[in-house]
Amino acid sequence: MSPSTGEEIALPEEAYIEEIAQYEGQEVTLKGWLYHKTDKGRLQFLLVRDGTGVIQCVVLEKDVPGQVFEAAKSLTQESSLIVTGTARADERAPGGYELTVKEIEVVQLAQEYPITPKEHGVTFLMDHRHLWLRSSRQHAILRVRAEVIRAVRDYFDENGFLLVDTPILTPAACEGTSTLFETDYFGDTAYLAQSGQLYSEASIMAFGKVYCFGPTFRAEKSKTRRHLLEFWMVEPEMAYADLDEGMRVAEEFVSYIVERALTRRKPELKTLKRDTASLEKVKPPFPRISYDKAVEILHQEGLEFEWGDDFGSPHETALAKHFEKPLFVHRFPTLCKAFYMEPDPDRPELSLSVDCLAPEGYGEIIGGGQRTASLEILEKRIEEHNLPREAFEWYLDLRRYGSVPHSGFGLGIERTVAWICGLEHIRETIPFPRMLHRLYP
RNA sequence: UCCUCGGUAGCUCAACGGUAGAGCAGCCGGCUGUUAACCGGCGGGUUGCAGGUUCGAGUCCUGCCCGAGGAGCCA
Repeated sequence: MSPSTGEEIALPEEAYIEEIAQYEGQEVTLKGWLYHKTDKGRLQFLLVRDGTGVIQCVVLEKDVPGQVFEAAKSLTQESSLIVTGTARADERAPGGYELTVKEIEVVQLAQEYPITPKEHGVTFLMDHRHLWLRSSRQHAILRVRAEVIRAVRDYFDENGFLLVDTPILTPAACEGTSTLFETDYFGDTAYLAQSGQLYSEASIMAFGKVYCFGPTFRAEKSKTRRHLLEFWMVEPEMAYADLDEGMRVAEEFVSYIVERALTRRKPELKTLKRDTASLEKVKPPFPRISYDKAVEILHQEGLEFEWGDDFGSPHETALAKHFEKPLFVHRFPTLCKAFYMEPDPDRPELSLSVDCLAPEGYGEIIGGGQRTASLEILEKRIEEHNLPREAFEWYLDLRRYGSVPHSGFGLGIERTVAWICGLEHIRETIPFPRMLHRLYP
């Protein structure tokens, strides 16, 4: 405010709720929505949210003009409003601060809001996902998600990886096994990418260390708490890196993400009632066991499991519960992993592959390994898997022109967020989940 | 695709084979400290669909539709 004109009326400053403490004793204007209201006759408690937080606003009939009090009384849940008043510290207020209201501008009086302050079923909430996002729990989760994504980018950007994005529309399966979403490509068939890895292998031969980060699509009829049809995956890839180096990077990377969530999203984790003690333990090194050893553990547990099979969800949970930190299981049988895995030189029936299993039953968050550098092996595998060789000629080129040992892995963002937040189901970790029977909204 | 459970008011749920109810939300009234359920009142229903058994079906039987969890597959 310019001091030269003395006669100007000091307009209240616009503020955000998250920084309300800075404005104690001052008059401020907040722009937001009515989260909840308690009508106490001559006294109205308005819980107002603005995207950064929630604050209690108090309207006293005797202190405001009649139309302001009437406006307060008329407000419905989720009505948009601009409210002006004095910020005060008050022990009785949730959050420690409240606003003594002087003025209210009703921007829009909301119609009867479907999500009422009570329990609702999952189907109903998912049908109203576009509104459900306004709730404090969803706020906390999506803020953790944003922090996890930021940590992912920061880690790779600060450790010599170049972001090289990969296409979403692709001509063929990257890995023959999974089901792909098909789309018409002017008469040809294109598929929505289920991994950027093969393209990242091309990128590392140009740039050394790269990562790609984007949505991934799997047309699997999975109906579990760990599956989405559209999810986000980050995939680092490193030239001249072997399996051990891949695991070293993975454990450092996962630890970095968890640490960031713990330091920067503590209030959100508290909102989610996440017990952070187990997360505090997530520091390198992570335990490493071979597939053979894992099978041994499963048999000791009395679980039925045949050597050569891939682990199912109950097996992952049984293995992870032996460890406090995320667990690496390495050297899976060649047959249960993708065609591009490097064979173990000591035991050709095994591949230099690795999965990372999150603790507390959250299952596989990372899959990866060392990719084969040999043209001959790759040609043989493509044939064995009945993949169309023409589609992979460019990929084979990478083994013709300066092939090197290389490794990489993919980390699923939503599973990681579900684990860090301690959620029952992955569907809340993405703003608009795509699941079996769920394409709306 | 398989297994389990479910579908009753806008929402969350009750109701022995015998007149379909409650809470929340909405509307009306009351209250100066409420913390997702203050107090009183009011309106609100083709019990997922189609058949069947029965004097009588939300309830029992058959088929179908839809959904949720889990399995398989995977991050």
